[in-house]
Amino acid sequence: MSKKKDIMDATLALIHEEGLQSVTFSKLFKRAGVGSGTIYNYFANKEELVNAVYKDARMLMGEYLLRDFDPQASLYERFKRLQLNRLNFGIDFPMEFLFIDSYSFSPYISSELRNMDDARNSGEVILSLIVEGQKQGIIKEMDSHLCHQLIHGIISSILKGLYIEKYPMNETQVQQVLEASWKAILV
Amino acid sequence: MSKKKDIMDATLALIHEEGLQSVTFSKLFKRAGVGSGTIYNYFANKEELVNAVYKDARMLMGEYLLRDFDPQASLYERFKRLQLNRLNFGIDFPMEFLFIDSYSFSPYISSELRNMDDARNSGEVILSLIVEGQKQGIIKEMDSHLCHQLIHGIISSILKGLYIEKYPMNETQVQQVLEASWKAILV
Amino acid sequence: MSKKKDIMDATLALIHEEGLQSVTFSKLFKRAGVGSGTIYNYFANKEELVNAVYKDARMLMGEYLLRDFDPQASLYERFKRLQLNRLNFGIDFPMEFLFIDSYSFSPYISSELRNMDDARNSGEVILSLIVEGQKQGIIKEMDSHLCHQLIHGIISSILKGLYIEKYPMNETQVQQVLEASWKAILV
Amino acid sequence: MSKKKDIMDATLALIHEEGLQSVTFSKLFKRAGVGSGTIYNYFANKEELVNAVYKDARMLMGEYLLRDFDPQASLYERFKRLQLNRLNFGIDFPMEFLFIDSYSFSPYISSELRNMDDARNSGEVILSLIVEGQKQGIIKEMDSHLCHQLIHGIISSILKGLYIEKYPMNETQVQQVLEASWKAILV
DNA sequence: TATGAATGAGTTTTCATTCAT
DNA sequence: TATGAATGAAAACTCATTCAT
Repeated sequence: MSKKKDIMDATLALIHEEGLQSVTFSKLFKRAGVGSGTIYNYFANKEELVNAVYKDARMLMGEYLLRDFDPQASLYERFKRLQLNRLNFGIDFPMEFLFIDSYSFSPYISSELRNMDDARNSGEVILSLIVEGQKQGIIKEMDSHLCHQLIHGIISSILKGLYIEKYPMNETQVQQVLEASWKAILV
Repeated sequence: MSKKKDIMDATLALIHEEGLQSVTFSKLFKRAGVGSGTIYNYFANKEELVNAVYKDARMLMGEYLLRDFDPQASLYERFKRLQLNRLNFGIDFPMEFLFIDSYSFSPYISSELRNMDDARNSGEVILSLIVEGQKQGIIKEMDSHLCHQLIHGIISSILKGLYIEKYPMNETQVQQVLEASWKAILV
Repeated sequence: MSKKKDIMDATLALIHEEGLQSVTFSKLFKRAGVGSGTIYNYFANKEELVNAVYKDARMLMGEYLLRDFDPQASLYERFKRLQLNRLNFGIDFPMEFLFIDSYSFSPYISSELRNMDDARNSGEVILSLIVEGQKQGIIKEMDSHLCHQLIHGIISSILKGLYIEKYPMNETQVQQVLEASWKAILV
Repeated sequence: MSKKKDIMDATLALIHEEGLQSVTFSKLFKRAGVGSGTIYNYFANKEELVNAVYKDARMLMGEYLLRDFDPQASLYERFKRLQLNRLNFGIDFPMEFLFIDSYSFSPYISSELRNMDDARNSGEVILSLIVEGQKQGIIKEMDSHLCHQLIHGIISSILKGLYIEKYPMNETQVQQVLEASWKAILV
């Protein structure tokens, strides 16, 4: 099991450092510290390996997005929790976040995987929250997917700026981002 | 010059269709309708070709972003113009937009190019507009780069949802997006 | 190890038959009976391969030159032994001899390798012998390197004539050549 | 005519600097300062060009070898003249000398050219001189081609040592070399 | 399971040669 | 004659995958 983990970790790190297109098996073997044949005990081929790494990242993110999510909390509290979780996921797991963000639409990732439900179906949770807010007249009427994409996009973009150290990110900035994304969709 | 253009067009189209990692030279030659050696009259290698395509796309976008931009217009009008131009660029040039968005942070693109100033320095224009708005007490006080990233990210994200046909995009939606991005950064 | 040897043997043979400039990898693979990628497990590129072959040839020659060399023998005996060994090396290993002779000054061979000491430093042995003979008043006073080059050149030249069958080479001729090279440098 | 000369000069210089196997047409065109198609007005292909350069070098050498050769002079004088001319040719025309020496047996050079008579048939002159010396009992009895090869080889070898600056070469050394080659073949 | 030498299909790259101007 | 962009066959090289140990 350890070898499998080593291989997957090395894969993610190399994709992060050099991009999927320049991850070769020989780099991978050296990085993971395994023999070149070992991978085939775990993965039928390179595509399967990359998809497995992708799936793990998606599962981890799905788990993370609903941490400390309290369905009983106020709409605003729930919204902030979801947005904060997404932001924190990106901060804590930059490699996973960027891999998902960059390659979700790559032909390398199978479409079933791309469209998979997250661990606890966080996608649905967010959409319902949006619809609920619109019913209450708090959130502006618009296509719920558009709205979802909008608030999701803010977090993604902010994270990418953060990764290249365009700006600092401490409690102040975090609150500014959360508020901005909330205000963006209010009526 | 025509052959060079053919090669660059084919490159962009193939990257769009199959992703950078699966763009091979033989696909490229067939698509561009040139002989296999021709590319080396213009580009020393694949990386140089891709970087040239990237540079052209960036120049085109830089040009586009300041179309019909009236420095005398109101802050809100100028803001909307910039956001609308970005959105329209993405709608009119999906291949260019996605290429820039996907590969700007890829190690394949040289860092000089990634950090290049746009044609008419649209980046500076947006930043000044933000600072101006903050001085006037209209735009919320925050790191101007953070603010820039935020409104930029909304457009990018919306475009990516549009490309996979998550939602329609007509005049109504366009206005919703522009308003959302404006509200996001108001005090 | 065997594959590496096969590749190096095939390289030497091909260089001998067709010259360095017409040794292509596909000829090499067929000749060596290995797959086309195998060479890259041992040599990073063609230049490295050729240099390795050169180094081996030089080591073999260095070994050969001091065969049966008796430091206690008379000056003349030692001289004849060295010259005979060089001649016999060229007769027994024509490919190695010609490769060394032809490419030692080619830009293809790295200068470190060109200037490498032979296995048992036969170069030094010959130079000391010359100096010793000069001290004893037997060998004519002249630059010892010039003297070395002179007697070396006689053997090389004779071998090249032999290879194209310009003349026979049996015991009589061998003795004539050894004597000629000895007389050339006497006072 | 000037373009043709430019091309041939550039060819010889490049062969000297980098070896025949790395002389490409594009290097050649840049060096000669002509367009890439121009060569085909003068030479059908690369091989013909190289052979033309070889032929010119051989003609030049043939001419040079018999300079100031006086058929009436003493055997020793005639011998020294021939050897001195060869040595001086190598000193004055190192590129030509090395090209001839290195590539005479390359498959690139046509065999007719390789076996061509020198301008004034210097080969025959030397052979007759040897035979004459042997008849007079001055030069040792041996195969005349072997003898020729022997004295020729001394000069070649000395020149190659000179090119890599193994030793100086002024009047003293020149005389030493001529004497050595004479003594080598005396009875 | 784990290994890594060997493989060869596929990809990149070179470069002599052609040809329209 | 002179040019140099275009060519494509051939050469160099890569790298995922196999397989004997």
